[in-house]
This record gives sequence, C-alpha cells and structure tokens, in this order.
Amino acid sequence: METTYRTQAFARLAGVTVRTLHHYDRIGLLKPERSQSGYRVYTAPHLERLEQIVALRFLGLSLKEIREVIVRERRSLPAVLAAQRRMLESRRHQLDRAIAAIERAEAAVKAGQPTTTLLSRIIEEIAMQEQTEFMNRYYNDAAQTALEERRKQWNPADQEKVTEEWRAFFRDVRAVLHEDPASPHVQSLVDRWTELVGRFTGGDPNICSGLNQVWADRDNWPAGMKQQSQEFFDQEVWDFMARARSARKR
Amino acid sequence: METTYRTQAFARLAGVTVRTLHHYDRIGLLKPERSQSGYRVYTAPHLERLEQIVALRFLGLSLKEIREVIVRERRSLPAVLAAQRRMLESRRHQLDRAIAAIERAEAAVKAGQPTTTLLSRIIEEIAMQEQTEFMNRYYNDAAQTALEERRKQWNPADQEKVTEEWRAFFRDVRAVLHEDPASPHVQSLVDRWTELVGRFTGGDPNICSGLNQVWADRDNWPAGMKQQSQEFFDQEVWDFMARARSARKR
DNA sequence: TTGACACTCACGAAGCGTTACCGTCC
DNA sequence: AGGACGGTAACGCTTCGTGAGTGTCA
Repeated sequence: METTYRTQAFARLAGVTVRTLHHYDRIGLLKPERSQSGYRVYTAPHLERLEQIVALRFLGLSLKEIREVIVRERRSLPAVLAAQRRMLESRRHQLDRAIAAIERAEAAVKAGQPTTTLLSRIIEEIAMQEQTEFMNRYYNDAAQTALEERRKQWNPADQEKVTEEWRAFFRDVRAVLHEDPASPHVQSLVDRWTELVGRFTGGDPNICSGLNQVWADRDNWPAGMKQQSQEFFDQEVWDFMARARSARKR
Repeated sequence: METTYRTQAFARLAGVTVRTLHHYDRIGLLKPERSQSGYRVYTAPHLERLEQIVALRFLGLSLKEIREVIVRERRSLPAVLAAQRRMLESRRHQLDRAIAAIERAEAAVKAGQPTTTLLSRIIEEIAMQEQTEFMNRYYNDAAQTALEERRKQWNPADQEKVTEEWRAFFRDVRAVLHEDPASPHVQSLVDRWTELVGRFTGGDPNICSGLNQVWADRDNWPAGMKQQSQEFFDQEVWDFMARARSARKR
C-alpha cells in the first residue's frame, strides 16, 4: 500500500529532470518498476537511492563511480570519498591559480604597465606560477616564505634588469676563457658572480641551499623553464667559473 | 629564413599533443602553413598564438570563446576575463561546498554518530548547506554571523529534540482549536510558542527579523526545505495562534 | 476527440584520445 | 628498404538536452 510515482512526479519530488531518470534507468543506475503498459513506477526506496546518487554527484563522482559505490558495494565508500576529497582539493588549487592569474594580470595592467598587454601578462603570470610551484619542491618552508616576501618586492622591470646583468656577466666570462683562472681579472669576475647570486639569495642560507639543489637538478626542469634560461646553460662558462673559485680557495 | 617546425616538434615545443594541433587546425583556431606534400608547417607567430590559446584554456575558456577573443577580436578581452573570473569564483564556491560536505560528514561519523551512516551524513550536510545559503538571503550580516556561531553549538541530537518539542506543541494546539483564544490555557501555549522561537533567535533582534522574513516568504522556499518542514505548515494552527496573540495584546 | 503524460530512438555537444590505414622522407 | 614521422577519417568518452514519432489514460 505504498505511494508510487510516475516519471514526472518523481522527478519533481527529487529535483531532477525526466530525462535524467530515463538516463539512469538506461545505464542501470536506478531501475524503477514497470506498469503493464510499460510506464516507469517509482517508490520510496527508489527515492532514497536517488538521493544518494544526487549527493554523490554533488561531490563530483562520475555516474560510473557512483554505480560502483551504490549499486553493488564493490568499493568502500570512505576510501572513495577520501580520494575524491583529494581530487577536489587539487581542482580547487587549479582554480585558485587561474583566478590569481586573472586578478594579478588585471592589477598589473591597471597599475599601468603598457609594455605588455593583458594577455601577455597572463601568460607571464601562469609561467611564474609554474616555476614557483616547481621550485618549491627544492626549497624548505623557511626558504619558501622568504622567497614569497622577496617576490612581492619584484616587478618585471627589475627582473629584466637582473637578466641583463647576468647576460653581461656571461659575455665577460666568455671573453676571458683563455686566461688563468687565478688571475686578478678573473677573480674579480668571481666576486661579481657571488654578488649576483647574493642578490637573489639575499644571504639567506635556506634560499642558498635550495638554489643549489634547483641548479643541480636542472636536467629535470620542465620544458618551459629550461627554454627560458637556456642562454645560461653554457657548460664551458660554468666549468671555468668552478676552476676560478677553486683557485681562489687555495 | 625563419625556423619552421613540423607537427611533432612544434607540439613538444609548446607542451601540447599532436592531436591537439590537429584539432585546432580543423576547427580553425590555429591554421599552420602546408608544405607541397601536405605537411603542416608551423613558425614563430604560430607559437605565439598557441601560447595565447593555452593560457586562455588554462583560465577555463572554451575553444569557441578563445576563438572569439583571439582569432578576430570580436570580444573585448578585459570583459571576457572579468566574466570568467566570476565564473571561476562561483565554481570555487561549489568546490568548497563539496569538500566541506565530505570533511564534515567524515568528522561527524568519526566522532561516533552511529545512528547515521557516512552517506546519510553527507546528504544531511548538503541539505544543511542549501538551507543555510538560501536563508542567508533573508538575514543581514549581523544575523548571519550570529547564526554561524549558533550552529557551531548545535548537533543533530539537539536538532531532533527541538523538532520533537515543536511537534508536541502542534499536537497541543490542535487539541484546543475549539477553545477561547483568550483562555488562560491557550495563553500558556502562546508563552510556549514565544519560548520556542526565542530558543532559536536567542533574543537577537537581527535573527528575529530575518526569521520573520523567511517565514513570510515560505511559499518560495526550495522544494527540499518545504518538504522538510511540511508538518508545520498547518494554516489552521497558525491562524489560531495569531488570534491568541492578538487576544493577549488587548 | 483531446490534452496530458509516457515511451523509445537518436543526434548533439566539448575536446581531444585512440586506433586504422596509408603516404613521405632519409 | 625500413623506420620514424606525416596525413585523414572516424569512433569513443560523459551526461544528459532536445526533438521526433507514437502509444496510454491514475
């Protein structure tokens, strides 16, 4: 003597569309009874199950996953939900990155940086984020917060200036590759090198240590980062500087 | 004399798949040159455009939207991005709700509430969120924060107890519908009513005002909420209580 | 007879992944 | 001549929305 519903009434009751019920029926997720004329007939237990389906869909599970959890308890619900939570958190992280990219690009353009258009700023911002995320694997917590502070002080113009100084430094080193690494002239280049690195580390030993690790692992950098610093991947220059530094030590 | 790339090399360079390039070519989003043999030939300008496409895709724009922005500047980029930011923020809000639902359901079950299973707790949690969001349209900021505090003190058992008290109150009122609204017995019911309402408002005038608005607009409640409080939608009881209260005033 | 509602196909949509089959280049 | 790489064509995946055409009657 229980209340029964036909498709439309049941759909309204549960807050879904008729088409959705048809779909769930077809894929075997929620199969109602049938009247002799072939009409779908839903009852209270169906409502309960549909509520479960809707809830899990709200959590972002696919219908296939829902079926595995509900129809036959093939998979443990707590485990699935824990996994789902991690997925959602990572999606949220991605969303945050996208939102931040738009916001910061808008802010930068509004603050009047006519050299780059909004779209270019966004591309830069995304690249920055990628680099930051990747590099954070090498820096410990102290270094990460220190770098965070540092970045707030930076702006694209500063960045461009520093890059230019490194470029000049490399030119100067390449010009003296034939000289004695211990010569005063070359040793002054070691000082310049120390100064340039110190400009980035700010003397922070945490940052310094992380930087060494980043550089040591440069073969594994993502393509975008590699490409961007390709001009500084001159093994000959680095070898020469290494010899110059060890000459200094003695 | 510019560098050219064929499909695979170009794909690696830009960090996308060959299939993606084929797709963009077919839908007219990024059309490379062709060699005599029909091979796709990409050059630097193509790379620039592809970077823009990838960036906008990162922000969640559809390929159609990207085409409208990039291929022919039919739509203003700043406007599109502002709209996109709002979309992303609303998606983020949805994600937060899903994550919160899982977290709180897990916590509630772990804290030992054997009456309800994890899945049921999630359904309750989602319903709660819906109600909260909907009701917040009626409460001002002060009332919302006050209610927020209140909810932290609540637990399902309390909720059940209060519901039971309202149920008893309705039974008692229905039993005296034929009596004089001004009789001492009925007037004591008015006191009980005041007390029950006060239990929810906590005497806060902001909450009180919001509650009145919520109740006045109960025809527009979402289906789920209506259904849940359906047992208290007894017009006869409310009319009788109104008469009893106006009898008290005189 | 006529609404109102029910049923079963079946295409469409977004963004590629994934064969399948065949030509080009070195 | 073989293997790496290029091309096109076309189905698959996901979750229903949206008709089209037709039957039922709570």
